[in-house]
Amino acid sequence: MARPSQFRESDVLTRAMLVFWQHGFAGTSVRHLEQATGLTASSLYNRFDSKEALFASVLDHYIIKVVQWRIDRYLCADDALAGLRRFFDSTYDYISQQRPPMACLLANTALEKSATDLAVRAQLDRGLALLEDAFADCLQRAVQAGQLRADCDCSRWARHLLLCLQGVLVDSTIHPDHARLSELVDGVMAALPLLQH
Amino acid sequence: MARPSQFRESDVLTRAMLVFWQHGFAGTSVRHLEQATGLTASSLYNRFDSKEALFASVLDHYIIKVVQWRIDRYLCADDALAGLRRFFDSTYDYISQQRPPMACLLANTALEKSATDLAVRAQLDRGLALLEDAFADCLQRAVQAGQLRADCDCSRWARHLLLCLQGVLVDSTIHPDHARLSELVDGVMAALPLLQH
DNA sequence: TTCATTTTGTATCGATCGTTACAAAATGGA
DNA sequence: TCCATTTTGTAACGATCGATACAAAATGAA
Repeated sequence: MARPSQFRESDVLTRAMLVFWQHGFAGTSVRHLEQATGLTASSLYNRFDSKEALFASVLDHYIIKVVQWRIDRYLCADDALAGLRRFFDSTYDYISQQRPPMACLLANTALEKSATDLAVRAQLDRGLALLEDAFADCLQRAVQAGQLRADCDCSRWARHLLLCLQGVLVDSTIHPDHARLSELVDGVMAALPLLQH
Repeated sequence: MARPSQFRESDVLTRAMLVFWQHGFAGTSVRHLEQATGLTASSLYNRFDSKEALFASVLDHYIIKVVQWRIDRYLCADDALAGLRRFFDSTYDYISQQRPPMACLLANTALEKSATDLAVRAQLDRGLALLEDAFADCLQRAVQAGQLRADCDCSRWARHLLLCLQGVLVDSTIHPDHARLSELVDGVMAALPLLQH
């Protein structure tokens, strides 16, 4: 057998993820990744083939560790609409608790790289499809719970919510202001086909 | 007197704008700017002080030549709601007619640089405030024309529209699909407090 | 203990990064 | 025509880019 690695791949991906998340792909250097992960360039290139390949692994890691985690945490709550509301509200905590604030690796990557890199675009599409499906399921449960009108087109509203989420991420970067975000989310929630009691 | 410039600053800013728009700030090199503008690095650094300063000038140029132009073109139409609809629809033409597609320099810059660069964030805020005010004016005219309910809070809906626009820009980069965008814009317009006839 | 195999640390590769020094070229005023 | 001033082209600066060559270190199998 051979010499074993002195790191866990998941830890390295998490640390690299934070760097790419904050500085973007072009703004992140291999030196910076060495410092953040504690590995040498040799080890990084031995495990991952290139900066591009590492970034692809980081995108997958983000989808699992951040996107899916937030879906499970908020969009599967018993009270579907309350969970949805908390999901949107929590984006502000997520953004503002970082120094400097970081919106979303998927949205950042979409605007930096997806236009020219089809493989990256496919990864982003997969991550956003997870969110869109989770929104649709959440809305469907809200319909069944009598929170939304029975004729609510959950698939279309799910795409609308995904649109609003991406908008929130951009807006929160320019206006890192909780009151503004909260008012915006009020508007997003109020636009849903609510069932009045 | 001195030797005159052999270029018009506005032309240089337009050409540099397209490069930054497509590749981002970190992804754009001075060599690339030389090629796109036809100027040497000497002339670029003689007129602008640095890559950062050139980028700041480019942002101002974008706000005037793209943002304000699109406001004048669409959001000042006689039929306010129809103009608003065409404004959103036109984002797809704007994105898809470029090879590769380019969303919006303001949104791109927001996610790439605004978190760490306060001067840039202030510029973006100014550009987006132009849009927000134009949305509010447009909605106000729609109210006066009897297209929207009289109790419509135009300022809040203007912020909501800005949110949706930023979402459209991110989404269109990942899904450059006219039908999808059109359906999303349907949802955005339908959410407005329309006055039924 | 020897060996095949993989990881690690060091040191550096050629290319490109943003930026600048310097002199020739181009102007209107004296 | 000569001068002061600014722009331009050439050439290159030190720093950093992504990536790699190479040998020492570390493992389990034989």
